[in-house]
Order: sequence, then C-alpha cells, then structure tokens
Amino acid sequence: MDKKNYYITTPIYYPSAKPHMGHAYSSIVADVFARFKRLDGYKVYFLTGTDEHGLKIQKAADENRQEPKLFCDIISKTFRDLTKILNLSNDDFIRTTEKRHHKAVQFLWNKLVSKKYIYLSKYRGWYSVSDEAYYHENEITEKDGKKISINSGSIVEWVEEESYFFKLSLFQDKLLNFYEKNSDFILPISRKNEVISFVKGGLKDLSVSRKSFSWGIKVPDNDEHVIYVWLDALTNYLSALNYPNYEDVLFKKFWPANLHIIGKDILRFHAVYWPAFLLAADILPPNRVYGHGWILSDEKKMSKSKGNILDPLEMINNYGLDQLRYYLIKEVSFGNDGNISNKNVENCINSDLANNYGNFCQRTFAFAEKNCKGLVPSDIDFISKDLKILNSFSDNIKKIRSLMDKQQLNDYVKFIIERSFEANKYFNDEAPWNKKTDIKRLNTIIYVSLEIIRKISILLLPIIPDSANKALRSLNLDTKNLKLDSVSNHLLIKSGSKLNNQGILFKKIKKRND
RNA sequence: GGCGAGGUAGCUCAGUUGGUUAGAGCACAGGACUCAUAAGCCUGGGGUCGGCGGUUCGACUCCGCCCCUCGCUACCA
Repeated sequence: MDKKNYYITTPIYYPSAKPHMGHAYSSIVADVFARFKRLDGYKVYFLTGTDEHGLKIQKAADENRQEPKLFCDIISKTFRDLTKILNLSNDDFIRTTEKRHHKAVQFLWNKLVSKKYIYLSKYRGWYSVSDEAYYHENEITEKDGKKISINSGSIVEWVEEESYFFKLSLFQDKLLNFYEKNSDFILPISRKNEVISFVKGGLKDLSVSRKSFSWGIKVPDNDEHVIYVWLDALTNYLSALNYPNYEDVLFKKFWPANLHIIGKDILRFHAVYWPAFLLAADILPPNRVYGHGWILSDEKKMSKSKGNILDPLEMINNYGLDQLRYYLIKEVSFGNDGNISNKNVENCINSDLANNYGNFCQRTFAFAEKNCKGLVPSDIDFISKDLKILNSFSDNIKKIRSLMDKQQLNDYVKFIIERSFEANKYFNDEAPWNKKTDIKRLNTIIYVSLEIIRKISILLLPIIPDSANKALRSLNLDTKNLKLDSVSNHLLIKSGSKLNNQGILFKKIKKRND
C-alpha cells in the first residue's frame, strides 16, 4: 500500500533583505514537484515561509526604529507576496514568529532536555564583533600584539558565554548509520559525500542558545536565553503540521516529510543537525534533502558590487513568469550551479516555448479552425505512424514518474520537449495541407495533433501552469480534473466539441543587440 | 594542507561492463515546403574527448604522473 501523501518544503527564508533569484529558484523547484505530485493524484502539503528571529533582524528593526515583530510583518509580507508572483501552489506559509511555531519549538526543546540531550555550559571562542562571527584557533593570527582574523583582518576577542548545548557528539555513528540505510537521503550524490566526510571528521556538541540578544524563542524555564537559530528554524517543518500534536491529521498524514528542497549553502544544517535533533526526539527524519546549486549571472555569484544582479521580479516583468520558470527548470542543471543571462533566457524562450511548443499549438488550432470548422474531428482512424507518436507518451509513464521521484528535473523537461519536437516533425511529415481530398486522414492528423497538445500540456502543467492551462482550455478541457494517468488515453478529447483557441501562448522575444 | 567532484563541438551537456566513421540541444550556414508566431522540416560545417606516458589487437572509457577549475574542511545564514 503506497501512501499517496506528499510533504514538500522550501527553506524558510531569512527576511533581512528582499527576495532574490535564489529564493525564487528554490520556491519554483519545490512548486514544480508539488504540482507534479498533485497531478499524479497525491495529497500534497507544500510549505514555505520565513525565518524571523536572530540578531540581524533585531538590529535591522532597531535601525528602522521598529518593534522586531512589526518589522518582520512587513518584510515577511514581501515573501508572502512572492508566492503569488511566482504562482506557487503552497498550502501553507509559516512564520517562526507564530504561536504554533513557538509551541512546537519549546516542546521539542523540553523533549530534548528530558532525554538529557541538552545541557548548560559555556561557549568559548574568538569572537569578532564587526564580523558577528566566531573564529577557530587556526583562523586567527597575531598582529601588533592583537589577535585578528586571517580572513577579515578584524580584531577578535576571547569570549565566554553561557550557552545550552545539544549533544551532537553522540550522533556521529547514528547519523552515518542512517545515511547508510537511507542511501538517497541526501541528493545529489556529490553533496552526500561532502556531508558524510564532514560527519566522519567528528562532531562536536552544538551551541543551541544565546544570551547576547533577545529576539527569539525563550528557553523554557530560563528567560535569559533564546533558542538559537537551527533548533528554532528547522522545527518549522514540524510546527506547520501542528507538532507536538501527534494525533493531528496533518502530522499523521504528512510526517516524515518526503522532500526538503534547499540550497547547498544550508545543506549541513538539514543533513546533519536536523536528523540528529529528530532522532534525539524520537521523531522520524525526513525522507530526503535535496541541496540544489546557485544561480549565477555571467558565471559569477550575483552581487551589488559586480552589478550583475538579475532580479526575479524584473525578469518576470520582461519575459513572463512561465518563461522564467521554464528557463530555470530546463536550463539549470538541477543540483549544480546554473547560469542565467538575458541572452540565454531569450534563446530558450524562443526555441522551446515560442517556436516549438507554442507554435505547434498555434499551427494545429489554426489548421483545425480553417479545415475542421473549429471542431474536434470525429471521423478518424489511427494508423501506425499516429500510434507511434501517441504511444511515446503512454509507454513512458513509468519513466516519467521515476524521473520526478529522483528529482531528475532536466530529464523530465527534456522528455517533454522531445515530444514537442517530434510533434512538429509529425505535422510536417503528414502535411495535412496536402490531404484536403482525404478528409478522414486529415481529420486523423489533426485529432492526433490535438491529443499531443493535450498530453504535452498536462506534462507541462507543473512547470508552466498558466500557459499549459491556457492550451488545455483551448481544447475545452476541465483542467482541474486532469490527471497524469490520462496521458495514456489517446481518445480523451471529445470528437465534435468546439475548439476554443485562447491565442498565442508565448510571444517571440525580439533579440536585442547587446 | 586534507578529502571529494570535474575538465568532451562557440555555449550547455549525454556518453552504459574499453570495440568499428565520438552524440544531443542551442548558436551558425545552405536546401525543399507553406498549415503556423518568417515558426517548422531536411542537410551541413565544426571536436588531436585537459596534457604526457602505460596496459591492450583496440581507450573518451582502465592505470600512473602532471596541469587547470570547482566544492567541503562546524556554530553569519
């Protein structure tokens, strides 16, 4: 019995700055998987949100002369707005400042305390006030009698601060054992190797509280401490399911999470600390953590000083949302860093969306309009050429599911766009404009083409929901009830029904001279 | 420094256990067609598969050395 429930999450974003391409990418990727699973009949819970505690937020709020909570309300909203702008199908949006989250974190804390995994001690280290960071012994050097950071050159001082610790050191073998038994817990494989070598290098206990600032969730029974970042932030994945209420419908249905989509920069926290916390609290760890790469602009990390920032909102304004979504899914090799540039986006939109898929829809609809009275043809008879192209969908349903289960996003898109290439070739080879004396053949070619549009559009729904829906509406189909399985049916479009062309799907981008 | 990944056409990448002329898409050039967003289809150019050496009848594929790029190497997230 396969449980047809699917819980997928994005990272919760730290709202100290406005959303950038990396946020958009994580969210879009997660949305594609969420939509695909729904299309395949799963009950999906798709979570995103904001991580709002910590010193940086407290400071930023101070600078704006605002209460931290009010400050967060404003910034968090820009991320909530982003979910609309990106057309995310998220079922929930969690904020770490919410009551349900505080409740969950404090419960988890008490649980860890009761199991003796948390103890009070002192955090000691070289701290740089200007860098807001602790440095290890070997990152420190001496200059003019003062200790400085090798990296930043800023002065460091020896600091001792009372702190609660989590006994991470006890989990080295348990984690290695867990990775062994769950060989695809961490993907892609290259990242998994990094994590394993990190854990093999030995684990120290983890400081999980701070006294030096107050904007956070209080440690139960000790108001002087707030619970520090990861134990707070990661727990959002549980609190959205109403943990600690184990009997809650959401928790029972959706935990353990199927997939945490994250950027490679926060892999360790998700792949080491998170399962350790959960194992310590007798909660099953998630099934999978996928650490994707970064989106680079001109092969470089985007930064203000380089002036190479590509703002997702601006890209959406210039090219359209589905266009950006398609580019990110198709052209960025999932798991690796990927490049984005106006030129590449324009090429991709034109060749795949406008000239290929979009134009195939248009040529088919226009032809049916003129030669089939705008109706879905009825007098049809498939021959082997027709069945060959139609079967290229039904024969591959298993493969399609497996690709998405392994997060092989690029291969999934490649599979679909190949069908679109084949469709254009089919249309060319069959040349319905030469079949005006053989109405039955002409009708069949058009019917097959319409079926191909339906199948391709269904497969594209997760990636470009608006555009694919538009194509399906042109076929007068109730898109709400369409399921992945229907791709295997070759006779789903109702003969004699009226076609309702919604118009050009993707405008061609005129190339600019840059 | 240590551990790991990778260097294949202008660009992004595929290349299964070593086997005949190294593939795809984009970009570029030519051809026939005309239903379509001058889109689509067909054909083509272009690569000493990072370098050197070795094993083998035969290596992009195995081994050794070297060069280059990137990631990880704990409490900013």
